[in-house]
Parts: sequence; C-alpha cells; structure tokens
Amino acid sequence: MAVTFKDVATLAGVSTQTVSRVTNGADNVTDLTREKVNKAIKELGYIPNKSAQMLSRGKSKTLGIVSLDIALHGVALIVNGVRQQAHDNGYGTVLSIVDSDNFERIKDEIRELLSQQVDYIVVNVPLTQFMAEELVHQFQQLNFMFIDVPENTKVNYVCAEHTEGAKSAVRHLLACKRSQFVLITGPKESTGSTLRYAGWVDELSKSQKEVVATYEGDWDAQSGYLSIREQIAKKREFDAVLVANDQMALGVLCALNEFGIRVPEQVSVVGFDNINDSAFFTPPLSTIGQSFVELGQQAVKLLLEPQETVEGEGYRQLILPTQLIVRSSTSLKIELGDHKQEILDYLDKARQLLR
Amino acid sequence: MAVTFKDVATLAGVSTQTVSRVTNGADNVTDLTREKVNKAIKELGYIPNKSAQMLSRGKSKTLGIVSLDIALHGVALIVNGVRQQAHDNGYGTVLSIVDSDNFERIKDEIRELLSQQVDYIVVNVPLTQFMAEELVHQFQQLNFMFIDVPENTKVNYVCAEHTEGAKSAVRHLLACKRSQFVLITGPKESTGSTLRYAGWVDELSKSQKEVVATYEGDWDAQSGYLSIREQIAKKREFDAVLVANDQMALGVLCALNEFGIRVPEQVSVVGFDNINDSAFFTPPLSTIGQSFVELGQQAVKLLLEPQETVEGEGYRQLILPTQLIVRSSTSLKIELGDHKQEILDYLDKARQLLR
DNA sequence: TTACGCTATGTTTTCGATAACATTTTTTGT
DNA sequence: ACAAAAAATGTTATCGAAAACATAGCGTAA
Repeated sequence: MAVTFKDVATLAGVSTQTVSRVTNGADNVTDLTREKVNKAIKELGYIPNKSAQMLSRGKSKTLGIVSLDIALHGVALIVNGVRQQAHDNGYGTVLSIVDSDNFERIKDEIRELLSQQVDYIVVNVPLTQFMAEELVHQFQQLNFMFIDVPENTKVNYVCAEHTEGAKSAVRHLLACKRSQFVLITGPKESTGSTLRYAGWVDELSKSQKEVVATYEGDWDAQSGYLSIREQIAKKREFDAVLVANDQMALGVLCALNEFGIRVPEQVSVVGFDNINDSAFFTPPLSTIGQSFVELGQQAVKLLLEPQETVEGEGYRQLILPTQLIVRSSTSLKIELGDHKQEILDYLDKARQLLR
Repeated sequence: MAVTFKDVATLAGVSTQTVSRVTNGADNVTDLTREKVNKAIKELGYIPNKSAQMLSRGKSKTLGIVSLDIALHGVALIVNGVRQQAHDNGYGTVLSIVDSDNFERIKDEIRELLSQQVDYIVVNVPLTQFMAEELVHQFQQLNFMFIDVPENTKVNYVCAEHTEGAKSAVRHLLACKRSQFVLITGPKESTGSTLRYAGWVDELSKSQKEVVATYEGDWDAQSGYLSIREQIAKKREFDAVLVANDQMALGVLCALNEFGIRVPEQVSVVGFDNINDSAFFTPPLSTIGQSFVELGQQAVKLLLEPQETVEGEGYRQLILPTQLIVRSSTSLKIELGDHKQEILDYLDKARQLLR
C-alpha cells in the first residue's frame, strides 16, 4: 500500500541510500541522479515515514506541550506562542490536553509524550510547587519548562507577574477612592488565580480597606454574573469589584447593569488578562494586561537556549511584567449623597451628548 | 541514555518478546514472569518508543487535524470535539495549524501528517469545493473529513446549517418589523461566512427589504465596532444589524452604545454562534446557536463508522442544525416619532424599576 | 603511468518494537 | 505414566530510514 523509499530507489534505478541522500539534501549527489530520484518521488507520491526517520536518527526535533483546555482563550494564546517559537527553531510540537485536577493523568500524558520521543516538554497546567518538582524528579528530565508555577519552585519556569499586577489593580481602585471590595477569584487549583488573590489581599490589608465578600469563579462569564447576583441579593454595599479574569468581569458588568448599578460611577470593576474583547465591553473594561503569546514564546526560548548560558545548578526562570490598562469601568468615586437621582439623570444627559 | 526493552529483558532475565507481551497485555504470560518484568520496567523507568511501535505495527491509531488558529473560540471547540471523540475511539491526535490563505501550506501540512502515518485527517479550514476535491484527489485518500465545506462538494463533510440559520435570523428581525439592514460578514475566504451571507441576502431579497450596507469583518470585536462607526459616520439610517459571529456583534453593541443608540429599541442586533459570553453582553445577544463541539465529534464519528454503512461511492455527509436564540438585543420595533426623547426617558425609568 | 585522494554510489548494520515462527514447558486425558 | 494438546517462552525476520562503512570511478600530481 504505502510507497516506501525502496520503491523510489527501484524506479529511479539507484540504491535506497541515494534516495535518502536526496531527500536529506546531501550535496554529494550528481544533478542527474538527484533529478532521477526527485522524478521518481513525485511520480510515486512518496512521503517519508517519520517513525522510521525518528527511530533511525535517534532524535525527534519535537517539543511536547501539556496544556489546559485550549477553549480557554489565554491558554490557546500561550499554546500558539509555544508552537510558533518551537517551529521557528525547527521543532515540531505535540499537544496534549489535561484537566488540572488529576495529577496522575498529567503524569500519564507526560509518559505518552516521552514515548513519542519529544526532546522537551512545556507544562502549561497549574501545578503546586511540590507537583512541579515531583515531575522533574520522577522523569529525571532537565528538559521541562513550566508556565505559571509558584515563584520559588526549583524548576525551569516562565510566569506572569500575577501578584504585582493584582496589586496595581488594587492601587488603581484605591486611587479612585474605592473602599468596599468584592473579590472574584478563579478556581483555587489555579496558580495564577492564587497569586492574583494574594496580591489583592496583600495590598488591601496594607490600606486597611474592607473586603466585603470573596467568590470563587470558574473563569467563565456566568460565574462572575452569579457572584454579583448573590452579592446583591445579600444587600451588602460595595463600590469596587476585583475580578481574576476578563470573562468573569463581563458577567460582573452584565449583572451590575441588570440591577441598574452604574459602572464606574457606583461600582468600579477591574479585570485581568486584557483579552481582545474587553475593550468592547459595556463599559470598556479596565484590566491588567499580560501577554499570553509572549509567555509561550519565552518558555520555548529559555528552554532551547544553550546550556552554557545557564549557570551550574541554576534554573531557567523568567517573570514577565503585567500592565495596568485603564478604561471606562473605573473612575474616581462620586459621592452621590441626597442628590443621587438628580446626578444620575445628569449623567445620562451627559452620556447622550457625549456621542 | 534511553532505556529500551532490551535493558528490561536483561534485568528481568527474560527475552525481549516476553517484555513485549507484558507491555501489550497478552494473557499467555505467567503471573510470576509478568511481575518480574513489571518490576524491571518500573525500576528502569522504561517508556516504550512509539516510533518503533508504529513502525513495527504498521498502523498508528492516530488522527490528524488540520485546523485554523485555535485562538478563535469556535475553532478551539471543534478541535476539542474531534480530539475527544477520537480519544474515545482509541485514537491519538496530531494537530497542525494553518492560515486559510495559503493552499500550498495546507498541502504541506497534510504531507507532514501523512508522514506521521495518521490513519485519518480532519480538515477544519475554510476551503472551496475545488480545493477540497483537489486534496482528496491529490492524496488519493478516502480518509479525509472536511468541516464546513460547500454543500455539494464531493467529499466527506460535516457542516453547520449556516444558510438556514442565517435565514432564520432574518425572519426573526422581519418579525420584529425591521426594514433597514446592515450586514457584517466574516472574511470572504471563510465558507461559513459566505454561506451565512448567502442566507441573509436570499431571505432579505424575498421580502424586498433594504440592505443599507455590507461590511467585511475579521471575526474580531474590533471589526464589528469599526463597521458601525463607519456606518454612523455616513449618517445612513438602519434599524437592524446582522453579524456573522458573536464577537463582532460585541463590537457592534459597543459602538451603538457609544453613540447612544439604543439596542434593541432603535436597532436590533443578531449574532451567530452563541458563544458562552454572548448571554452576558449588554444587552444579552440574540444569536444563532450552533454546537461547535458536536461538529467536531460528528466529523470523527462519521469518519470512523465502518465502511458498510456508507453506500457505494457515497460520501459521508452530515449537516447539523442551528437554532435561533432570542435574547434582549432584538425586539419589536417601536416607532418613536415626535415623542422620541420622552419615550426614551420613560424607558430609562422603566429600566431602573426593572431591577 | 601509477598511486593517491576525492566524489558518487552501493552494502550492511542499526534503531526499538512486534509479528511470525520455533521451541520448551506444562497440563490434561486415558 | 505417556502422548497429545495447550501454554509459556525464546529466536529470527521485519518495518522504513539513516548512519557507518565499503567500493567503484575519476582526476591529478609525481
């Protein structure tokens, strides 16, 4: 069925080795021979067998990715960054998707990748320090690179500056004179979410501001929406919401809007990630920007960097900056007092004119 | 360096074939021997070499996916569906990402997949009828499955009911008494976009309604936003916007809101796809729902279905239904007339009370 | 002219695992 | 207890390509 290079060799009237030389672009082949072989290849529609190549060559020039669900936008962007950078360095990629809640499954997938002879593995799944170190130990691999793992973990990693970013969100809201905060985190397994939460709490406690409530979301808009509904049902006052990603913030905005609560006048909202869509929310969302693609790219860059650059027992580690992006979902708080309704009406008129 | 099954055989004191038997779960092995081998495997951390296995077995149990950028949410969901279904049938997957605008590149990627000995290939890239048929012809493969290819194409395919879905969007807007339509399509290379556009135009021409303007977007929110800005700049009246996907519709809503145009009272908007977020837009978006995940799943199901089910020279083809989802971005048109401002004010009051 | 060295090509072995076949050991029936 | 069947294990060949090695052909310098 399948055309092998033996068929090509026969048709071209040369040895198999010569075929191999042609396909690998060796220079010590006559132009005439090369042509004959190429003609035979075309005629037969010959496609080399990668398994055989890998087996024979011993190395695969392949990079494995263990990742969360790519339906999450940020995850997909990271994977894109990894793939692109790997490709630019002549590496193919194998992608394997896992849930974050099953450590054994993750190990299985890594085993699977190793059985495919990948040269490197990028792990883009929230792991604890213990888990990450355990993986490196168990598989005795220096060729692991982790994304978003706790900072003091003794492995190669690339992280976003979650904590610092979260703090800058708080500082921004404090500058807006906000004082009653609702926090909406991501799933507690997520390292990124944990770090962001830590940043919020740390900065808030410094300034002695009140945390009215904390909710745990699942990154989806709906969980943000439900959190705020619950908060409103409880009739607790709040004037600021910190959200661990932009999608949940969309849900937050939706709920606030539904209950006639004005953003940013009454409540200010800050998201995290700066996904493309967030500039078009109603109102456009203030958020903490991070570059997912660069995260993925840097992971691969560091991994492929020649060993000399890395000193002794040192690990390859990098923390990428985040950036506060101010849009219309935050503003200086306006004390409405007795004239609340009147003010809101004026604001409405103002809005009309603003067009 | 690498541990092979020879090392395992030596350590366990058996032949390599016995090791193979154990790893493949053959039943004709003594418990004692099995244990010895398993112990050796564990001790050495042996991981089988997939290349060697595939080479030896001749088949790979692998399915290749050629797909658009997974950063597009719908694409990622389709890929998920494919992977999940493949996995459930014991197939691994190899993912390769391409731009839709380079047909040669697509061929290269397919060649690459074939060189990895994939048993099947799912193509999730917008292709013309000619391109799809050409691929099947060039690679002489019955094992192709295409997603969202024009309906009369002579290949295996799974499609969403784009045209019919688009028509139902128009009918809904007509029922809302809308008469001046703005259309925002996806990129013209996209089959899905083309079919949707065809549906809109077809249904609109039947009812003799006016198409005020047509814009070509790139699926991103920004392109929807810019289209509407341009439309408003031209000061052309319109009371309905048909958008080829929900993300662009987000941009549309944003622009309308920015200019103080009320949705749905003044302008109604219908999207396409029903992504999770669209239920939380401001206002929640009426849209045409399709199940991306099922699209991917069905593609694989049909592909793996035993040949007998498929009659003679017939192709495996399936069209999945879409579904009109009515939310708040559409409503019966209200003729404002002279009392426009007054009415709008009442509406505002009503909204306040609605909470 | 001959010997040396280069280039172009052919032959053999190898990669790791398995299929096909061969052999040994165990079980079973009478 | 012994042959025949069945089960467990070992041996050899094979997959497709490439690396390592071998050889043939040719030009060139002495």
